[in-house]
This record gives sequence, structure tokens and C-alpha cells, in this order.
Amino acid sequence: MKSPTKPTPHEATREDEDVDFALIELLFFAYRDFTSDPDAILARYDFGRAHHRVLHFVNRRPGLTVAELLEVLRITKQSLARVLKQLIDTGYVVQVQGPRDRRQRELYVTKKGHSLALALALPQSRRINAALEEAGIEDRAALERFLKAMVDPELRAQVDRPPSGGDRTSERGKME
Amino acid sequence: MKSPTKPTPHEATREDEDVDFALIELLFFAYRDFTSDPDAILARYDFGRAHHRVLHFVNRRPGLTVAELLEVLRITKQSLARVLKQLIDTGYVVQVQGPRDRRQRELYVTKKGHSLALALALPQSRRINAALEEAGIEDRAALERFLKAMVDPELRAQVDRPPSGGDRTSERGKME
DNA sequence: AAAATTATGTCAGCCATATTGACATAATTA
DNA sequence: TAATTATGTCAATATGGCTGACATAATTTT
Repeated sequence: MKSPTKPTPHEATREDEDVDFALIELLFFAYRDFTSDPDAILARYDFGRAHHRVLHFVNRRPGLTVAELLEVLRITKQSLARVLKQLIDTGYVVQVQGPRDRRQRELYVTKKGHSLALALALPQSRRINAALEEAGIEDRAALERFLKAMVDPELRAQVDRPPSGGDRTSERGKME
Repeated sequence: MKSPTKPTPHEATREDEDVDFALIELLFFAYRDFTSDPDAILARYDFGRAHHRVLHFVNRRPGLTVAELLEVLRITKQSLARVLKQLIDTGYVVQVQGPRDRRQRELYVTKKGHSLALALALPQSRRINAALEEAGIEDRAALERFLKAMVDPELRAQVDRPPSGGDRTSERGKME
């Protein structure tokens, strides 16, 4: 009857039950709105999400090198270049020659950059807090464990890297 | 001493404590890897993430109209156009003239589209399940509540819309 | 010391995905 | 009949990715 080449609508099948569409969609919607918060702010600075991500990680990991930033963002050098240059040219980020290895450029936010990073993070933080309360989350640690477990195992080191001590000179570098 | 115009590195301040950087970053990393799963598959079809999102929602909300799809994806008609056209031309999605309003085009996946949607969702679902187990999540409902609470309140209706009953003809439409 | 490697920067070009604004058509509603 | 609505399409533009090639300086290896 129905030629197999003529496309026709199709119903869900039994296998659909095996797939966790609920959480897949919830993650999509949650992240969609989570990232929408800073957009309005960024537009006022003629910045985009790419600038946001760079600024965020430089703020959180002061002294980060270019190579490390590329690994965290999972983008290429060329993709980073323009965005980073703009942030430097407009005084949000500075580069410092690496003390151990002078080829490296350690990245730091300026006061201006720190302020903007904070301003961008604030609405996101508020959204998170509101959601935690609204959902009546008691076990916040469980939520953190879940999100961390969503990360590729070999990349989880990136998650644990936030500026704990303050002195990062001993953390990185293959001084053998 | 230090001219205020010359950018210099800057330290974290007290306000940083008020911001939930931990969860902000966890969301970033979790979502980064969550979306990376389907990419390898999509590349084999010469599709991108835009195709994935369209296919996902058409699969999950059969009979969705173009306007509804635009609202869910939060993109413009023109952004959708090319991607949707490609999916239709290659037989993954079909349009059916709306029965109530013949201006509308109801969107449906074909069998081919359904298969691909499922194939794309599978690794994501597996990642979620692995993370739930690994994190020892007992209260899955709490996680769902949290994610849903992250969504803008006025947009939460979109979250609840998945095809529950199977018969969707009575769910939507403004028949009073 | 010379050679190889590494970290960074830059150039040129390409692609995917998003945007806005304008306009056309058909169908519905007023 | 007139206005509105749902969709489609055209043109132009922006952003943020990509690859490949090449240059420079600094470090490491030989």
C-alpha cells in the first residue's frame, strides 16, 4: 500500500520506553534558560557567550594559561583568539608572561573583568538558589555528584580545579 | 602608584562568596559533555545540533506546529527554515496540513526520523543513567523538580507537554 | 651548540547557526 | 470585504566555531 520511499508520519515504539526523555528535555530547558540570564547583560557590552565563558574561567582560575583555557572550553586556538583579544584590548583580561616558562601567558581578570564576571554570574546564581529552594532540595551534595558524574571521566579533573588555595604556582607545570 | 587606566591583575573579593560558582560550573561541564554525545552521530548524517533539536521535539511532540516549535527552541523562523527544510527533504520529518487550521503545518517524524531521534537520545540517556547510579541518586524526583525550577516560570508549560497519553489530538488546539 | 619541540599568535578562508527586516501567499477571523 | 494569522522565502549580516599554514620565542632534547 504505502510505498516505503514516501515519507509518512510514524508513531512512537516500544524502545522509546528505554530512553530517559524526561531528563534529557529537562536538561535542555534548564540549560536554555540558565544561559539566557547573562545574555542581556552581555549585549550591553557588545560581548557574546564566548566572551562570557572566557571571562568566567579566567576569573575562576587566575593564572590559567592559554592552552589550559582551550582545554576547558574545548575549542580551538583560532576560535579563542578573537574573543580573548577583545577582552584584552578592552581591559577585562590581562596576560602575564609565565614565570616558570616564559612562552606561556598567564591570564588574569582585571578589576573591571572581575566585576563583569561577577555581574554575569549573579543572575545565574540567583536562579540556582531559587530553584534549590523551590524544589526543596535538601541534599545539595547529591545534585553536585550527579552533575559531576555527567562529565566525561577523563575530563573531571577540570571540574575540581577551582581556585582553592590561592597559590597556584605549585599545582601546575611539569617541572619534573 | 598604579594608574587606574593600566589594567592589572585582580584578586577575588568578598562578594565572590555570595555566588554559587560551583553549581554554575558543574552545569556548564555537565551540559558540555551531555551535548557532545550525539555530535559524532550527527556528523555522519551531515547534520548539526540544530537538526538534533528539531528532530527531538518533533519526535516527542508529534503534530507540533511550526510556531510551537519556534517557541520551544527560542529561535526565529529563518533560523529554523533551512534546518527544517533539510530534515524534510531528506525524509526525516513530514509536514501535514493542520486539520483544524489549514494554514498550520503539523510536523511528524517519519520512521527514519524516529530511528535517528532514538539513536541520538540513547547515548544521552545512558550517560544520565550512569550518572544517576554513580552519584547514588535516590531521590530522582528532587532532581527533576530542581531542573524544572530552573526554567522560566512562564515557559514551564513547554516542559510538561510531552506525549503522555499517546492520543494528542485532544491535548492541544484552542477548541475553546 | 644544534635540533626538535612547545606555547603562543596570526593570517586566510570556510561553515553552521543565529539575527533582522521585508515581502508573498493562503486561510481564518472580524 | 478587510484585517489578521501561519507559514514560507529572500537578502543581508553577525557570531562563533573550524582547518591549515606559518612565524616567533623559549624550552627541551640530542
